[in-house]
Amino acid sequence: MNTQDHNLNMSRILTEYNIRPTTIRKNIAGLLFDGTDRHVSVDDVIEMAHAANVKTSVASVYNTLNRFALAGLLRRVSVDLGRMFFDTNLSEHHHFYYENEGRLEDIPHGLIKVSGLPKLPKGRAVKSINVMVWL
Amino acid sequence: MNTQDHNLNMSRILTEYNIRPTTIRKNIAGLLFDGTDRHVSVDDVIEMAHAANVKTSVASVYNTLNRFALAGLLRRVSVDLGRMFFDTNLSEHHHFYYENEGRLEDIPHGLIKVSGLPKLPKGRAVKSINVMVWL
DNA sequence: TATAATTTTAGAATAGTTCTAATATTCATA
DNA sequence: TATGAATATTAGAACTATTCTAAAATTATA
Ligand SMILES: [Mn+2]
Ligand SMILES: [Mn+2]
Ligand SMILES: [Zn+2]
Ligand SMILES: [Zn+2]
Repeated sequence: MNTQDHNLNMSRILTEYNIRPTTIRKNIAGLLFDGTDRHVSVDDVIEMAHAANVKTSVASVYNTLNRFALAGLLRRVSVDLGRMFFDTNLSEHHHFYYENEGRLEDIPHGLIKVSGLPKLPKGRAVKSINVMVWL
Repeated sequence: MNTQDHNLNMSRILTEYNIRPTTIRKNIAGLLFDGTDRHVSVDDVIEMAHAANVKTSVASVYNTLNRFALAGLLRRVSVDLGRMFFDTNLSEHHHFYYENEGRLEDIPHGLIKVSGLPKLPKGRAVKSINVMVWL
């Protein structure tokens, strides 16, 4: 897929998720959504943008990633104190956390099963279940 | 159990865990280890200390809780960005997280079962498995 | 094109946590 | 019990990830 097609593709995705396809949004989306599963921090994205000659600001990266997450285009994954990860893998899955490296890795969907969930307090519903395996 | 016995008890526990039983450590331990399962933030402990007329400092609460956690007398639980919880329940268990209230609740030991863990990369061992159920 | 709505941005502000280094406490030994 | 070395406590500074502010730029609409 050439650059122009890729750009159009990003536009389509953003529009689909009700996000205005502005220049920096398309650029950041272009860095993240290439079909691979990523777990990026804000700093990662800033570095990726720099490496790709995408001119933007720290505030815009925060704004963009938070907006993507709110729209359901990224998933927030918080492990330890300090920094948030944004996950491009939207399927239901869990994570290995390599503590020394500060790195997340997907555990493929369907492998891990959680059973034995107790009855919930009345009026409560499960929003999500997150399993983190520390290595 | 009277105050003096409780104090002696805290001394014993701290000594058992190779932590010098100093005054503020015994005081903070006394606030936390009363047999109930707690999930406290640093701010919680500062408030508890204040309410109990235990004079200390922010730095000391951080030092003390971190020391306790390192010694295995508390368990660190990080949920969302922002603040760390310290868990007095040392048994293997998982958590409900009440997102709106910012509150943790134990899921009793043995209820939840995690199965289907994939083979680990060579030379890696599981340090811990944490299940967080968001409500 | 003109106008309104939204986004981008630099830098300030915020907040949880750690660091610094001076003072105080604890503990082993005399 | 007194002495001194090791360790702990503390106020405030520093650090860092994130959010906020508000002015300038971009984008959508008429
Ligand atoms: Mn990274
Ligand atoms: Mn609380
Ligand atoms: Zn993932
Ligand atoms: Zn717990």
